Amino acid sequence: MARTTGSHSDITGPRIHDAALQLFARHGFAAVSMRRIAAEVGVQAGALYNYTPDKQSLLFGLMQTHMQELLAAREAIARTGDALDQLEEFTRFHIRFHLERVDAVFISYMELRNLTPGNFAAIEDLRRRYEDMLEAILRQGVASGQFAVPDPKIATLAVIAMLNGMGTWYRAGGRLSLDQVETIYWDMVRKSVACD
Amino acid sequence: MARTTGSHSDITGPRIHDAALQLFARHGFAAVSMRRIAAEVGVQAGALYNYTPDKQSLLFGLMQTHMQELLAAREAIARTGDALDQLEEFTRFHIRFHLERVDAVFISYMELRNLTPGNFAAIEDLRRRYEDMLEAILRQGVASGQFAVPDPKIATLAVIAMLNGMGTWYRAGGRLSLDQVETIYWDMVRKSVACD
DNA sequence: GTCTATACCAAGATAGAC
DNA sequence: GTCTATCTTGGTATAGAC
Repeated sequence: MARTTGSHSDITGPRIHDAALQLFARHGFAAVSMRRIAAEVGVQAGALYNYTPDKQSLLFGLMQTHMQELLAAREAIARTGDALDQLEEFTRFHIRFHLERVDAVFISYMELRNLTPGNFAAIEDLRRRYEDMLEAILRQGVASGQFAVPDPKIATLAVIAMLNGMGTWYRAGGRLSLDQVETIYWDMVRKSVACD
Repeated sequence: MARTTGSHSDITGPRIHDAALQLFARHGFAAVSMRRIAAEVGVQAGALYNYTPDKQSLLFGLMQTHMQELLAAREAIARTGDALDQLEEFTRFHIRFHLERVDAVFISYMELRNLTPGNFAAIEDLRRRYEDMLEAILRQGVASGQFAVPDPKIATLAVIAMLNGMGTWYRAGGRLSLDQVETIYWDMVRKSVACD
Protein backbone atom coordinates (compact mmCIF):
# COMPACT_ATOMS: atom_id res chain seq x y z
CA MET A 1 0.00 0.00 0.00
CA ALA A 2 1.47 3.31 -1.07
CA ARG A 3 2.20 5.91 1.56
CA THR A 4 0.20 9.11 1.66
CA THR A 5 1.86 11.91 -0.24
CA GLY A 6 3.88 14.19 2.02
CA SER A 7 4.13 11.65 4.82
CA HIS A 8 7.64 11.34 6.25
CA SER A 9 7.30 10.36 9.86
CA ASP A 10 10.61 8.50 9.96
CA ILE A 11 12.73 11.31 8.59
CA THR A 12 10.96 14.43 9.84
CA GLY A 13 11.41 13.49 13.48
CA PRO A 14 15.22 13.47 13.43
CA ARG A 15 15.24 16.57 11.27
CA ILE A 16 13.19 18.46 13.84
CA HIS A 17 15.57 17.26 16.53
CA ASP A 18 18.62 18.46 14.60
CA ALA A 19 17.13 21.79 13.57
CA ALA A 20 15.95 22.60 17.08
CA LEU A 21 19.34 21.64 18.51
CA GLN A 22 21.21 23.94 16.17
CA LEU A 23 18.79 26.86 16.43
CA PHE A 24 18.42 26.72 20.22
CA ALA A 25 22.19 26.59 20.59
CA ARG A 26 22.76 29.49 18.25
CA HIS A 27 19.98 31.86 19.28
CA GLY A 28 18.57 30.52 22.53
CA PHE A 29 15.36 28.68 23.28
CA ALA A 30 13.21 31.73 23.86
CA ALA A 31 14.49 33.49 20.75
CA VAL A 32 13.60 30.66 18.37
CA SER A 33 10.02 30.29 17.19
CA MET A 34 8.29 27.09 16.19
CA ARG A 35 7.83 28.65 12.75
CA ARG A 36 11.58 29.13 12.44
CA ILE A 37 12.24 25.49 13.30
CA ALA A 38 9.57 24.36 10.86
CA ALA A 39 11.10 26.48 8.11
CA GLU A 40 14.50 24.92 8.76
CA VAL A 41 12.99 21.45 8.47
CA GLY A 42 10.94 22.36 5.44
CA VAL A 43 7.44 21.87 6.87
CA GLN A 44 4.74 24.15 8.20
CA ALA A 45 4.63 25.05 11.88
CA GLY A 46 1.54 22.98 12.57
CA ALA A 47 3.29 19.81 11.44
CA LEU A 48 5.74 20.04 14.34
CA TYR A 49 2.95 19.19 16.74
CA ASN A 50 2.80 15.67 15.33
CA TYR A 51 6.17 15.14 17.02
CA THR A 52 6.01 17.17 20.19
CA PRO A 53 3.07 18.25 22.34
CA ASP A 54 4.64 21.68 22.81
CA LYS A 55 7.85 23.68 22.63
CA GLN A 56 8.83 22.91 26.21
CA SER A 57 8.74 19.16 25.58
CA LEU A 58 10.89 19.64 22.52
CA LEU A 59 13.57 21.34 24.60
CA PHE A 60 13.34 18.79 27.38
CA GLY A 61 13.64 15.93 24.88
CA LEU A 62 16.84 17.36 23.47
CA MET A 63 18.42 17.73 26.87
CA GLN A 64 17.25 14.40 28.20
CA THR A 65 18.50 12.54 25.15
CA HIS A 66 21.86 14.24 25.43
CA MET A 67 22.30 13.45 29.10
CA GLN A 68 21.19 9.87 28.71
CA GLU A 69 23.60 9.32 25.84
CA LEU A 70 26.37 10.82 27.95
CA LEU A 71 25.68 8.52 30.87
CA ALA A 72 25.29 5.47 28.66
CA ALA A 73 28.54 6.17 26.84
CA ARG A 74 30.41 6.67 30.08
CA GLU A 75 28.94 3.60 31.76
CA ALA A 76 29.91 1.48 28.75
CA ILE A 77 33.57 2.10 29.49
CA ALA A 78 35.26 -0.50 31.65
CA ARG A 79 36.99 0.96 34.67
CA THR A 80 40.60 -0.17 34.87
CA GLY A 81 43.80 1.01 36.46
CA ASP A 82 44.47 3.29 39.38
CA ALA A 83 42.91 6.69 40.05
CA LEU A 84 45.33 8.50 37.76
CA ASP A 85 44.55 6.15 34.87
CA GLN A 86 40.85 6.56 35.44
CA LEU A 87 41.12 10.33 35.62
CA GLU A 88 42.95 10.39 32.31
CA GLU A 89 40.37 8.16 30.75
CA PHE A 90 37.55 10.28 32.11
CA THR A 91 39.15 13.49 30.89
CA ARG A 92 39.80 12.25 27.38
CA PHE A 93 36.35 10.69 27.18
CA HIS A 94 34.71 13.89 28.37
CA ILE A 95 36.58 16.04 25.87
CA ARG A 96 35.86 13.84 22.88
CA PHE A 97 32.24 13.25 23.74
CA HIS A 98 31.52 16.91 24.37
CA LEU A 99 33.40 18.35 21.41
CA GLU A 100 31.34 16.18 19.12
CA ARG A 101 28.15 17.62 20.58
CA VAL A 102 28.84 21.28 21.24
CA ASP A 103 25.26 22.31 20.49
CA ALA A 104 23.67 19.76 22.84
CA VAL A 105 26.20 20.57 25.56
CA PHE A 106 25.60 24.26 25.27
CA ILE A 107 21.84 23.82 25.46
CA SER A 108 22.03 21.41 28.36
CA TYR A 109 23.92 23.92 30.45
CA MET A 110 22.34 27.14 29.29
CA GLU A 111 18.68 26.41 28.86
CA LEU A 112 18.13 24.87 32.29
CA ARG A 113 16.41 28.08 33.29
CA ASN A 114 13.80 27.59 30.59
CA LEU A 115 12.72 24.18 31.86
CA THR A 116 9.62 23.70 33.96
CA PRO A 117 10.49 22.72 37.56
CA GLY A 118 9.79 19.03 37.01
CA ASN A 119 11.86 18.85 33.83
CA PHE A 120 14.63 20.82 35.50
CA ALA A 121 14.83 18.34 38.35
CA ALA A 122 15.04 15.42 35.92
CA ILE A 123 17.94 16.94 34.00
CA GLU A 124 19.75 17.99 37.13
CA ASP A 125 19.52 14.46 38.44
CA LEU A 126 21.14 13.10 35.29
CA ARG A 127 23.87 15.70 35.48
CA ARG A 128 24.62 14.93 39.09
CA ARG A 129 24.96 11.26 38.29
CA TYR A 130 27.62 12.13 35.75
CA GLU A 131 29.47 14.47 38.10
CA ASP A 132 29.43 11.79 40.78
CA MET A 133 31.48 9.55 38.51
CA LEU A 134 34.30 12.06 38.41
CA GLU A 135 33.98 12.80 42.10
CA ALA A 136 34.37 9.08 42.88
CA ILE A 137 37.62 8.97 40.93
CA LEU A 138 38.96 12.00 42.78
CA ARG A 139 38.01 10.53 46.17
CA GLN A 140 39.73 7.29 45.24
CA GLY A 141 42.88 9.20 44.31
CA VAL A 142 42.82 11.08 47.57
CA ALA A 143 42.45 7.82 49.49
CA SER A 144 45.39 6.29 47.64
CA GLY A 145 47.52 9.38 48.14
CA GLN A 146 47.80 10.10 44.43
CA PHE A 147 45.75 13.28 44.49
CA ALA A 148 45.73 16.29 46.77
CA VAL A 149 42.30 17.89 46.61
CA PRO A 150 40.86 19.51 49.74
CA ASP A 151 37.28 19.19 48.50
CA PRO A 152 36.45 16.54 45.87
CA LYS A 153 33.06 18.05 45.06
CA ILE A 154 34.49 21.46 44.25
CA ALA A 155 37.39 19.92 42.35
CA THR A 156 34.86 17.98 40.30
CA LEU A 157 32.99 21.13 39.36
CA ALA A 158 36.22 22.99 38.65
CA VAL A 159 37.54 20.29 36.32
CA ILE A 160 34.27 19.97 34.43
CA ALA A 161 33.96 23.74 34.07
CA MET A 162 37.48 23.91 32.68
CA LEU A 163 36.84 21.17 30.16
CA ASN A 164 33.45 22.48 29.10
CA GLY A 165 35.03 25.83 28.32
CA MET A 166 36.66 24.18 25.31
CA GLY A 167 33.31 24.19 23.56
CA THR A 168 33.33 27.97 23.36
CA TRP A 169 36.47 28.23 21.27
CA TYR A 170 37.51 24.85 19.82
CA ARG A 171 36.70 24.31 16.17
CA ALA A 172 37.84 21.36 14.11
CA GLY A 173 40.51 22.37 11.63
CA GLY A 174 41.82 25.18 13.84
CA ARG A 175 45.34 26.02 14.91
CA LEU A 176 45.66 22.88 17.02
CA SER A 177 44.45 19.35 16.40
CA LEU A 178 42.02 17.60 18.71
CA ASP A 179 44.85 15.37 19.94
CA GLN A 180 46.94 18.38 20.82
CA VAL A 181 44.29 20.25 22.77
CA GLU A 182 43.23 17.04 24.44
CA THR A 183 46.76 16.54 25.68
CA ILE A 184 47.08 20.14 26.79
CA TYR A 185 43.89 19.94 28.83
CA TRP A 186 44.73 16.55 30.27
CA ASP A 187 48.05 17.98 31.38
CA MET A 188 46.32 20.81 33.22
CA VAL A 189 43.73 18.53 34.79
CA ARG A 190 46.37 16.09 35.96
CA LYS A 191 48.48 18.78 37.56
CA SER A 192 45.55 20.64 39.10
CA VAL A 193 44.71 17.68 41.36
CA ALA A 194 48.27 16.41 41.85
CA CYS A 195 50.25 16.44 45.05
CA ASP A 196 53.00 19.04 45.15
CA MET B 1 10.21 75.15 41.33
CA ALA B 2 8.52 71.97 42.31
CA ARG B 3 9.18 68.86 40.27
CA THR B 4 6.42 67.30 38.21
CA THR B 5 4.57 64.59 40.06
CA GLY B 6 5.87 61.14 39.25
CA SER B 7 9.23 62.34 37.97
CA HIS B 8 12.15 60.27 39.23
CA SER B 9 14.86 60.37 36.59
CA ASP B 10 17.69 59.92 39.07
CA ILE B 11 16.35 56.83 40.74
CA THR B 12 14.45 55.08 37.95
CA GLY B 13 17.55 54.70 35.76
CA PRO B 14 19.50 52.56 38.23
CA ARG B 15 16.40 50.62 39.08
CA ILE B 16 15.88 49.70 35.43
CA HIS B 17 19.52 48.66 35.25
CA ASP B 18 19.21 46.42 38.31
CA ALA B 19 15.89 44.89 37.32
CA ALA B 20 17.05 44.10 33.79
CA LEU B 21 20.27 42.58 35.13
CA GLN B 22 18.45 40.27 37.46
CA LEU B 23 15.69 39.28 35.05
CA PHE B 24 17.99 38.73 32.07
CA ALA B 25 20.27 36.58 34.20
CA ARG B 26 17.42 34.53 35.57
CA HIS B 27 15.28 34.01 32.50
CA GLY B 28 17.38 35.11 29.53
CA PHE B 29 17.22 38.23 27.40
CA ALA B 30 14.73 36.91 24.87
CA ALA B 31 12.43 35.52 27.53
CA VAL B 32 12.06 38.81 29.41
CA SER B 33 9.66 41.42 28.12
CA MET B 34 9.92 45.16 28.53
CA ARG B 35 6.59 44.97 30.35
CA ARG B 36 8.12 42.57 32.87
CA ILE B 37 11.06 44.86 33.52
CA ALA B 38 8.75 47.82 33.92
CA ALA B 39 6.60 45.92 36.38
CA GLU B 40 9.66 45.06 38.44
CA VAL B 41 10.67 48.71 38.54
CA GLY B 42 7.15 49.88 39.23
CA VAL B 43 6.50 51.93 36.10
CA GLN B 44 4.64 51.38 32.86
CA ALA B 45 6.42 49.87 29.86
CA GLY B 46 6.43 53.11 27.90
CA ALA B 47 8.43 54.87 30.61
CA LEU B 48 11.43 52.61 29.98
CA TYR B 49 11.98 54.33 26.65
CA ASN B 50 13.00 57.49 28.43
CA TYR B 51 16.13 55.60 29.46
CA THR B 52 16.93 53.35 26.54
CA PRO B 53 16.15 53.69 22.83
CA ASP B 54 15.32 49.98 22.65
CA LYS B 55 15.74 46.62 24.34
CA GLN B 56 18.97 45.81 22.51
CA SER B 57 20.64 48.96 23.81
CA LEU B 58 19.55 48.07 27.31
CA LEU B 59 21.31 44.70 27.06
CA PHE B 60 24.40 46.20 25.49
CA GLY B 61 24.60 48.84 28.20
CA LEU B 62 24.55 46.22 30.93
CA MET B 63 27.33 44.22 29.33
CA GLN B 64 29.47 47.21 28.41
CA THR B 65 29.23 48.66 31.90
CA HIS B 66 30.21 45.34 33.41
CA MET B 67 33.23 44.82 31.18
CA GLN B 68 34.44 48.38 31.62
CA GLU B 69 34.19 48.10 35.38
CA LEU B 70 36.12 44.84 35.23
CA LEU B 71 38.92 46.35 33.18
CA ALA B 72 39.05 49.49 35.30
CA ALA B 73 39.20 47.50 38.53
CA ARG B 74 41.95 45.28 37.19
CA GLU B 75 44.00 48.12 35.78
CA ALA B 76 43.80 49.94 39.09
CA ILE B 77 45.84 47.18 40.72
CA ALA B 78 49.57 47.74 40.82
CA ARG B 79 51.55 44.89 39.35
CA THR B 80 54.21 43.66 41.72
CA GLY B 81 56.21 40.53 42.30
CA ASP B 82 57.12 37.66 40.01
CA ALA B 83 54.77 35.73 37.72
CA LEU B 84 53.54 33.48 40.51
CA ASP B 85 52.66 36.45 42.71
CA GLN B 86 50.87 38.11 39.86
CA LEU B 87 48.96 34.95 39.01
CA GLU B 88 47.78 34.64 42.58
CA GLU B 89 46.75 38.26 42.63
CA PHE B 90 44.90 37.87 39.34
CA THR B 91 43.13 34.71 40.50
CA ARG B 92 41.95 36.15 43.78
CA PHE B 93 40.92 39.41 42.13
CA HIS B 94 38.98 37.53 39.45
CA ILE B 95 37.14 35.38 41.96
CA ARG B 96 36.14 38.22 44.24
CA PHE B 97 35.12 40.56 41.45
CA HIS B 98 33.05 37.95 39.66
CA LEU B 99 31.35 36.43 42.69
CA GLU B 100 30.05 39.87 43.59
CA ARG B 101 28.48 40.23 40.16
CA VAL B 102 27.18 36.80 39.22
CA ASP B 103 24.25 38.22 37.26
CA ALA B 104 26.35 40.56 35.13
CA VAL B 105 28.94 37.84 34.54
CA PHE B 106 26.33 35.35 33.47
CA ILE B 107 24.73 37.80 31.07
CA SER B 108 28.05 38.92 29.63
CA TYR B 109 28.93 35.36 28.71
CA MET B 110 25.53 34.03 27.77
CA GLU B 111 23.78 36.80 25.93
CA LEU B 112 26.54 37.51 23.45
CA ARG B 113 24.46 35.75 20.85
CA ASN B 114 21.66 38.27 21.29
CA LEU B 115 23.85 41.25 20.51
CA THR B 116 23.84 42.91 17.12
CA PRO B 117 27.13 42.36 15.25
CA GLY B 118 28.52 45.77 16.10
CA ASN B 119 27.69 45.47 19.78
CA PHE B 120 29.07 41.94 19.84
CA ALA B 121 32.41 43.09 18.46
CA ALA B 122 32.64 45.83 21.07
CA ILE B 123 32.06 43.45 23.97
CA GLU B 124 34.39 40.83 22.55
CA ASP B 125 37.11 43.43 22.29
CA LEU B 126 36.74 44.30 25.96
CA ARG B 127 36.79 40.65 26.92
CA ARG B 128 39.91 39.98 24.91
CA ARG B 129 41.68 42.86 26.59
CA TYR B 130 40.97 41.24 29.94
CA GLU B 131 42.08 37.80 28.81
CA ASP B 132 45.28 39.28 27.45
CA MET B 133 46.21 40.40 30.95
CA LEU B 134 46.18 36.83 32.22
CA GLU B 135 47.93 35.55 29.12
CA ALA B 136 50.73 38.06 29.67
CA ILE B 137 51.26 36.76 33.19
CA LEU B 138 51.42 33.19 31.95
CA ARG B 139 53.90 34.07 29.22
CA GLN B 140 56.06 35.84 31.75
CA GLY B 141 56.03 32.77 33.98
CA VAL B 142 56.97 30.54 31.09
CA ALA B 143 59.86 32.85 30.20
CA SER B 144 61.10 32.83 33.79
CA GLY B 145 60.78 29.07 34.04
CA GLN B 146 58.18 29.22 36.78
CA PHE B 147 55.32 27.86 34.69
CA ALA B 148 55.06 24.94 32.32
CA VAL B 149 52.35 25.87 29.84
CA PRO B 150 52.51 24.55 26.29
CA ASP B 151 50.03 27.13 24.98
CA PRO B 152 49.44 30.31 27.02
CA LYS B 153 46.30 31.27 25.09
CA ILE B 154 44.60 27.94 25.79
CA ALA B 155 45.77 27.95 29.38
CA THR B 156 44.26 31.42 29.76
CA LEU B 157 40.89 30.23 28.52
CA ALA B 158 41.07 27.09 30.66
CA VAL B 159 41.83 29.01 33.85
CA ILE B 160 39.10 31.59 33.25
CA ALA B 161 36.56 28.88 32.43
CA MET B 162 37.42 27.05 35.63
CA LEU B 163 37.07 30.19 37.74
CA ASN B 164 33.87 31.35 36.07
CA GLY B 165 32.29 27.99 36.85
CA MET B 166 32.17 29.08 40.48
CA GLY B 167 29.31 31.40 39.65
CA THR B 168 27.04 28.45 38.91
CA TRP B 169 27.21 26.97 42.38
CA TYR B 170 28.77 29.37 44.91
CA ARG B 171 26.35 31.13 47.21
CA ALA B 172 27.32 33.28 50.15
CA GLY B 173 26.55 31.54 53.43
CA GLY B 174 27.07 28.08 51.97
CA ARG B 175 29.10 25.15 53.23
CA LEU B 176 32.39 26.93 52.62
CA SER B 177 33.40 30.54 53.15
CA LEU B 178 34.59 32.74 50.31
CA ASP B 179 38.11 32.59 51.73
CA GLN B 180 38.03 28.81 51.69
CA VAL B 181 36.81 28.39 48.12
CA GLU B 182 39.15 31.14 46.97
CA THR B 183 42.08 29.21 48.42
CA ILE B 184 40.88 25.93 46.93
CA TYR B 185 40.63 27.43 43.46
CA TRP B 186 43.91 29.28 43.73
CA ASP B 187 45.53 25.98 44.68
CA MET B 188 44.18 24.31 41.55
CA VAL B 189 45.12 27.22 39.30
CA ARG B 190 48.62 27.35 40.68
CA LYS B 191 49.20 23.64 40.20
CA SER B 192 47.59 23.50 36.76
CA VAL B 193 50.27 25.76 35.29
CA ALA B 194 53.15 24.61 37.46
CA CYS B 195 56.20 22.69 36.37
CA ASP B 196 56.19 19.06 37.42
C1' DG C 1 9.08 61.73 33.39
C1' DT C 2 5.20 58.99 33.53
C1' DC C 3 0.79 57.69 32.16
C1' DT C 4 -2.92 55.53 29.09
C1' DA C 5 -3.94 53.88 24.83
C1' DT C 6 -2.79 51.78 20.82
C1' DA C 7 -0.45 50.46 16.32
C1' DC C 8 1.57 46.67 14.54
C1' DC C 9 3.45 42.23 14.44
C1' DA C 10 4.84 37.64 15.78
C1' DA C 11 4.35 34.13 19.05
C1' DG C 12 2.30 29.17 20.50
C1' DA C 13 -1.08 26.24 19.55
C1' DT C 14 -5.41 24.14 17.32
C1' DA C 15 -9.06 22.73 13.61
C1' DG C 16 -10.30 20.56 9.75
C1' DA C 17 -9.42 19.61 4.76
C1' DC C 18 -6.62 16.52 2.00
C1' DG D 1 1.43 13.41 8.23
C1' DT D 2 1.06 17.76 6.33
C1' DC D 3 -1.25 21.78 4.85
C1' DT D 4 -3.84 26.23 5.23
C1' DA D 5 -6.22 29.09 8.04
C1' DT D 6 -7.05 30.98 12.29
C1' DC D 7 -7.65 31.91 17.41
C1' DT D 8 -5.66 34.16 21.21
C1' DT D 9 -2.09 36.18 23.59
C1' DG D 10 1.58 38.96 24.30
C1' DG D 11 5.64 41.22 22.25
C1' DT D 12 8.25 46.08 21.02
C1' DA D 13 7.69 50.53 20.37
C1' DT D 14 5.22 55.07 19.75
C1' DA D 15 1.75 59.11 20.47
C1' DG D 16 -0.13 62.42 23.06
C1' DA D 17 -2.29 63.88 27.54
C1' DC D 18 -0.85 65.37 32.11
